[in-house]
Amino acid sequence: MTDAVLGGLEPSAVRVRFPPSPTGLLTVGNIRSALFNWAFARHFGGKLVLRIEDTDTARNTAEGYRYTYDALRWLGLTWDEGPEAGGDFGPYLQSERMDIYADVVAKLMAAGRAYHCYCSQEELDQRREAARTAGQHSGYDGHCRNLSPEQVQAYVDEGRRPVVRLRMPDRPIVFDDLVRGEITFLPENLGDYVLVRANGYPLYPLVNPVDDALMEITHVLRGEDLLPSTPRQIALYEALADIGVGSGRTPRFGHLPFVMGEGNKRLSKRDKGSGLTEYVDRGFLPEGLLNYLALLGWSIAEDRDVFTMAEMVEAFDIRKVNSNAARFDPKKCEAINAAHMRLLPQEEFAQRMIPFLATAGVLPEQPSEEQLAVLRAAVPLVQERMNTLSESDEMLGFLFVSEDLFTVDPDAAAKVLTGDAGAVLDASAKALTDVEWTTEAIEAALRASLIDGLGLKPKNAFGPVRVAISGRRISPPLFESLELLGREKSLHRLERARRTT
RNA sequence: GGCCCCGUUGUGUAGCGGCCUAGCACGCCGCCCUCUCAAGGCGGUAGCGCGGGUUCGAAUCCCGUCGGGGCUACCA
Repeated sequence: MTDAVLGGLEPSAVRVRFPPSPTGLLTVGNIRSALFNWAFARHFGGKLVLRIEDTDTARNTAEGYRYTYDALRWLGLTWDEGPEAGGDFGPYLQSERMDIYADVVAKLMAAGRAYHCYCSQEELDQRREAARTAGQHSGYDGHCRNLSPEQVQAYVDEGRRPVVRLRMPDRPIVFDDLVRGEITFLPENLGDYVLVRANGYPLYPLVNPVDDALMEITHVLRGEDLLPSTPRQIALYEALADIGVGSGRTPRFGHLPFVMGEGNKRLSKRDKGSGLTEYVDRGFLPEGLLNYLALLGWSIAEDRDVFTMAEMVEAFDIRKVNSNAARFDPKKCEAINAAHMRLLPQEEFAQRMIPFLATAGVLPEQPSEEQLAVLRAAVPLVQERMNTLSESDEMLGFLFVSEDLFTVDPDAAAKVLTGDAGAVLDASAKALTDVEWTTEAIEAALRASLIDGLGLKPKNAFGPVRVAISGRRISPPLFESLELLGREKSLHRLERARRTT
């Protein structure tokens, strides 16, 4: 059954790649591609190659390289070969492979698989426009395919600098897409395309397949925007095999559907909610984000959508990937993340909250044992009421802030600490002064005093106390919170709140 | 314009000729639980773009149509 995917290949011989440009930004769409490649490689026990496509210096940034590696590591999408990992097929930065491309082009030219084209941009535009109006395809028309030496000389004498084009075969190109099935392109729609610019600079349509061939990539899983260029790449592969570059084996392709944003457009780097950094900052768990992204086009079972990456690796099947574009749903993404939050072991949950509490300024990066003890005790109170780690501060900040920095949310105070709240706070303080400091005793004392004593409804009784000690109307369970806060701080805050009513 | 891809509730998906009076999840609405908020439990809402075929039988196969998207660079 796996033969439909492997085609006779040993599972462990699978080699896939993730080829980002070092723009310093990874979008959720990029990440989903990386995830599927990673899962595919891990499923078969093959290799994931990280290759940096930095031939366009305009879109690269110095920090882009570092950012890309850090981002993938944060996600846990480890690569077996590439920058910082090494490997036998390097270098893994295209900017360091220029001589390789030049060599390949020379061989392609020598073998007649590529040729010089002297057409000017204006001539090209003009003929393309004419073809378009005539209802024809608008690719290159083959004008320079068979220039005589005299014509070439004439162009050279004019001072023209040629580009290099690949000679496309005159037959249909058919391939079996791993997610879409058989796709056919007719030769009349496939013009010879440019491999090298007139200034000698190699282009993406050349370097990408050349590197895939040289790095012996067996499966290419990428966005569907590359689907139309696939037949040209296949033609290049065949030419490369012809001149002895690479393994001679054309990889199998799988074109992944887009991740869409609002409206009917692809989620782009400019859209909010598209960049990985936002998710890191908002306290998403890598496993939660990845789980959600996997759901965009793939499902592990018909009645389940929360799973671990280990489970995904085990079950991942590229043939089960949906071919239609999926819209990114921030709400569900958060819900899936929340599910993973609840799945975390308590100690780990505590550890993961620390950086966020530190950023909020309520805990040092290296909390004391005492602080850690409170944090650990608080985990069971908040773990299932948080969706992201960035909620750590609003949830638990009140337990750690120093008394001089503690503040009560003005809005909460205005709504709850009014009218007879003063009496409630007084009664609470009195009830808590000598009580045994345990959750049970605290609850019993407050109930006796406020519910039985003052005859209040629970909501009205505990509301003021909650706001007074946590500073918010929404908090972890009150009695447990009081216990963790301690008698001294609790009484202090009750008194402080009392003064404001 | 040409070529290519895609089309199941609001969103993501399951479904690959009868098990579908279409399942699950998120969302939304209601109820229960309840010290707030969540979590959890229960229930509800809403869908096969359209039209032809093929077949005893179609969400599933075919054709057409409409709609959406992508590509069409000396960017990647």
